[in-house]
Amino acid sequence: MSGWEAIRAEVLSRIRRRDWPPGALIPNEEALAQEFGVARATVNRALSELARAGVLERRRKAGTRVTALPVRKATLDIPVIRAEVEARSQRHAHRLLARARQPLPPALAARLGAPAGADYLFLQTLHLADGRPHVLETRWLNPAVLPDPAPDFATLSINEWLVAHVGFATGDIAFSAEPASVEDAAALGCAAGAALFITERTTFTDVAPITFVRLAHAPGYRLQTLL
Amino acid sequence: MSGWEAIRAEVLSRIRRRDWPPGALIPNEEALAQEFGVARATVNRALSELARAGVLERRRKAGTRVTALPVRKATLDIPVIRAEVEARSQRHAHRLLARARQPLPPALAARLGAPAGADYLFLQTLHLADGRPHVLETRWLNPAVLPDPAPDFATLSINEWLVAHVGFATGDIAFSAEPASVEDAAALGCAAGAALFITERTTFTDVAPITFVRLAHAPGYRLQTLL
DNA sequence: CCTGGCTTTATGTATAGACATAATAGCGTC
DNA sequence: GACGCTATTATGTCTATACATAAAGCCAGG
Repeated sequence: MSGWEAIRAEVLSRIRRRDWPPGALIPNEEALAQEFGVARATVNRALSELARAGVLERRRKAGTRVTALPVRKATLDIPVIRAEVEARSQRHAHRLLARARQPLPPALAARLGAPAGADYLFLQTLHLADGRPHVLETRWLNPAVLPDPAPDFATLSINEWLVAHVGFATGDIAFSAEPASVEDAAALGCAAGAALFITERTTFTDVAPITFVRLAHAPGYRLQTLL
Repeated sequence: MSGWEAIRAEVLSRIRRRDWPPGALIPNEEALAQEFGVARATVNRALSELARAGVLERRRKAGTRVTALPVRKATLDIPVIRAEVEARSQRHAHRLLARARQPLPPALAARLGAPAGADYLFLQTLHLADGRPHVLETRWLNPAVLPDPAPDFATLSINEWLVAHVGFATGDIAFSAEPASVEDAAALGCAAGAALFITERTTFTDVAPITFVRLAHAPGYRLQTLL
């Protein structure tokens, strides 16, 4: 038995078998390396993976222990909407519903770390899957990141433009449930007050805020992942 | 400049600077190792991390390229409810609303890979934060994993018992928005039809299905994470 | 032109050895 | 006993080297 995946599996199974119960200290890397007949680096790789998954907690000098109250970590894939729709072999299209220069609402300015009342580009886009409303995207975009003249978002999806031109940035994302506003309902073709799955995302680079997006998903949307 | 984090940062900044635009093939590990004056393993570590984050795509022989349509990967922490409540320094309590042996509904049997109509333990628990309804937990539990006699879940939270005694298992998790049923509304103290954030989780070990849980979160709940 | 097999190549993983770093545990002092 | 310093120790990372593996591309034979 060798290879870091085999070792990870063996350690996991010992934990499941309660050879090493929650909270217990497990043998150090050197000991395990010797037991399994591999190099310490191989054991390190296996244990590091398990720590990343939240199964183990590791601290220098203190050693490695089985997590007592595990915070399960799930990895979500957040695809570009078009890719998501096309992955289900549906046709994707989008319609630009609104586009305006507008002062950023104070609540959003705070979240983005932008000056209050800054002049932002407001965009509202309806994404369609096979012609049916799929997601209503409401976005405030920092005009400073746009080239002059600004791209025509009627043809090119904003998000894809950002992905291609602004590149990778940090931010945060939040999920919640909200009743559909009258505006949401009209765009998505559902009843006002219907339960909608909402994704809110803020993104910024180290130098400037970029964008805030609220995605209102049509009823029935599920976000799913393996544990 | 050395250390895999420094190299990861440098590569990322070249991507952001569009030295290496989306879709481009980047130099191979050997070349980068030489350029940065480090061992290939160090470059490998840096590039592997970026691949895991979805920034790069790597294939043997084909090389490493910048992801064209990046699927952002967000890692969610899924805490035990009690820990989540106490982390906000609120008091956690729970009340067992229902407990019964009941045949597993066919839809759930299929999802858990259990025989149709199997006899499962049905449990409904209301979690309170500072005395106010927080989450309504509806669970079907495979009685085979329970010891005899079964623990008294009125005092001990089911989930914590499972975490401590069944240990790590695989499964999947899904998030959605649903209107509150009459039952949900009564337990959570909200209006029927209100938009609720729903978490559904199935867990099983390699040998047996364990449990299906539906968590109906009180209105206002947000699930948040850094990107 | 297609197909099967071989070669080449970039990444993936393993190894032994070394040094870095964080943090505990123990010791000595007050 | 309380405090602060130091020695010890487990993990974290790096290096150099080697072999494994997937897969793209080439070439030959049909």
